[in-house]
Amino acid sequence: MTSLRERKKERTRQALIDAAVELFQRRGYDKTTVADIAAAADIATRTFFGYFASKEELLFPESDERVRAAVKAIEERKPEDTPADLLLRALHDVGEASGEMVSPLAAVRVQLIQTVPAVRGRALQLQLDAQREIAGHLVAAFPGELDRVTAGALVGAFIGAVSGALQALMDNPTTNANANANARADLREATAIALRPWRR
Amino acid sequence: MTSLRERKKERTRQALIDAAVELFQRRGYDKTTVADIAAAADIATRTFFGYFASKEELLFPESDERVRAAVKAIEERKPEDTPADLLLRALHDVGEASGEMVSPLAAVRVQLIQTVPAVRGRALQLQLDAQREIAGHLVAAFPGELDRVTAGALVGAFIGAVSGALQALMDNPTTNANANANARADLREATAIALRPWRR
DNA sequence: ACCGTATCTGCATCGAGTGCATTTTTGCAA
DNA sequence: TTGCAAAAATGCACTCGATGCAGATACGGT
Repeated sequence: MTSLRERKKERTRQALIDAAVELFQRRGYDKTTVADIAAAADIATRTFFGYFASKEELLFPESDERVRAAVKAIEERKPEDTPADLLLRALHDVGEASGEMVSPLAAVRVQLIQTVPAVRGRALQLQLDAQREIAGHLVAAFPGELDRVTAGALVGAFIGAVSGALQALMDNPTTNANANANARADLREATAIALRPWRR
Repeated sequence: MTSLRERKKERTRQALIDAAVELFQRRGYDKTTVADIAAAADIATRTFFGYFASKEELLFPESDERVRAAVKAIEERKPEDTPADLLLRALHDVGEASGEMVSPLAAVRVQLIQTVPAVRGRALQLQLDAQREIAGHLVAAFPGELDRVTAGALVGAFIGAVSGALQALMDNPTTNANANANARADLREATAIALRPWRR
């Protein structure tokens, strides 16, 4: 049962995100002040920080959603699965769960991660947190077989390879004729590279 | 011949770093303002930003030194080397070259990376830049054999593995009570564990 | 000693973020 | 409906990081 309070709060929250995305696109991130966003959502400036701890955090609302998908894949381990199997399945599930990232928020986020240092810093921070959490669950899924440091290395290699490949993809001025298909192939290649030494 | 101007500038630069490190240790990063640092170095607050673009940047003065070691290892490629060979050697050299990790600056930096989000963000950013640069040189060292995306994945996997292992090591202060004393030993151990699957 | 230039400095200003006290809104019971 | 406590919103003052600008100062070469 969602109370009126919760509904209203969620509505303002979404209004803030929508207003911010629109302003970021039109005037750029740096030229948009928190006061602008709040005004566009018809909210006092001070109240903004009751919804988001900082200007960057507005861009990462459902930060733990993808982590959940990965954790779920790990916890559904079958006895014959290797850690690498779980990571591959987790990545696949994450790709499904994030619905191809078609929201306008996701679009502007991708662009800002590449251009605004503060936003990129926040994104990297979240990625690091996700790595730690996934590594912890991986250790729990393989008791006695996988120690923390090795799990950290494995997850780091995996996520590092994927994001390294993605970064190289984005650096290239690619014509997006069939870029999506190529990207998928590249990602598969990247995971293969990262996991090859770990397969036994 | 270094002019008096350059010498003076270098002296104040070092004075700023020293003063900052001392203040960070005694009062903490957040409780130390830029004005405090400038005052301790007998410099106007405004002048601080002529030396460092931001408060965090003071902590990373020689940011590209370790990258140079890696690049050097890559450029000394022998014909029979594979990309993985070069990265293994590069990371090994980096581990050796970080012998100056004993400076007070490095000590306080390690601590602040773990505790202050802004500092960690900056460190991650520098690591990402290093990855991109190394990947670029790797592509140049294997013309026609290695594309950008694959190189990005490979470098990401290596560096991700090492830093993931290092992070896992640092997260656990309980185990190996003596290991926490020396950051360099941690780096060595993390590298060994992270890269073991790649060795043949 | 002189002058052009690099550097330093004070000052005004902006924007992010916080603490606090006050007001408004909501949930719930009488 | 009214009364009341909790939650949320708001205004205000303030700190701090960072930038732009103009004037003062120090340096290097002549």
